[in-house]
Amino acid sequence: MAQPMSQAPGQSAGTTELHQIGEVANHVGLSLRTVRYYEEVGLVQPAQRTEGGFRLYDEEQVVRLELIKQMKPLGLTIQQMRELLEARDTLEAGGPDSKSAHERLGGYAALAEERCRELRSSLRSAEKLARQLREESSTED
Amino acid sequence: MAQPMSQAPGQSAGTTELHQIGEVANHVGLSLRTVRYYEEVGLVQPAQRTEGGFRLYDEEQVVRLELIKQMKPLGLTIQQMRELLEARDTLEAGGPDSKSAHERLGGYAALAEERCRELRSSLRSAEKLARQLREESSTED
DNA sequence: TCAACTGTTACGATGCGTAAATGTGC
DNA sequence: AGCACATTTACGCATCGTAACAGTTG
Repeated sequence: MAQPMSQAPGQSAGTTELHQIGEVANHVGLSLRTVRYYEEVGLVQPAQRTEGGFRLYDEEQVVRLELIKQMKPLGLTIQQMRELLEARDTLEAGGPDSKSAHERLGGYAALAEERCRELRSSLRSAEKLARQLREESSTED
Repeated sequence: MAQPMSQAPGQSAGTTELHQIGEVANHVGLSLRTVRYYEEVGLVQPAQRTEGGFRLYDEEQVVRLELIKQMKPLGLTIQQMRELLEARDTLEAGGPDSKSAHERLGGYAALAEERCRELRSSLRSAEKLARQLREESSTED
């Protein structure tokens, strides 16, 4: 999971390795449809395309997709994910907008923590229901 | 949460108390739209209606709605929720179909436990991301 | 009669699944 | 020439949100 993607044959080390969508989707654990959808809504653009139109991704995009996948349990909307990614990009770039990007990231951190609380609450509720069902399904009345 | 709904004035104890949709939705923590939707798809039918068409629910329906709300974090489809509720009803009725109802409930118990595991996994992932965001948002690079 | 509540109908958004028909890479 | 992989387009589904407009209750 933390290991780099297998290198395509015929690529020398040091160059940026490019991967097709299937390879990437499989690696990250998303469907092709989902990866394309994320592109459609502006979350992840492939690094390039082949002459014939095949999407080609490099490591940066893969990391981005992994991040997005991590965000999913938080229940963020695409809009929010896009903003979050943009804020990170801005920080990465280190330009004059770094400050506001910091603030926005902080906001999302708070949101994430809030969602975590909700998730914990949901989990407790689900566990309770699971116990209840198990009991009902094995009890004679 | 475990306490009964406030009793409408003018109702003597012992009779089945009836409540309008707003009261019920508010009590259970669902939107009016959602309660109506659940009716539309056959999950919960109001006990009766007023002359003018207002939905009236009794305690049984309220319990049903609470159960449904508990199921939500499990990510069950409406179909599955319906089946689960039917199985419970069948058990409650205590007819000759009790056995298969038991089995189906057992299946849903297993499903619920599986979902709990997934939820826990999601939670861990979310917590990891939250920590990461918090760190990035407060760190100077 | 008025405020607060409720009714139905219908269109919209989200996040993909899934299929169809076709093209690309090797 | 073949086989796995990819492309676009498009319709469908689930789960409600959100009007819009009208009727009901007390």
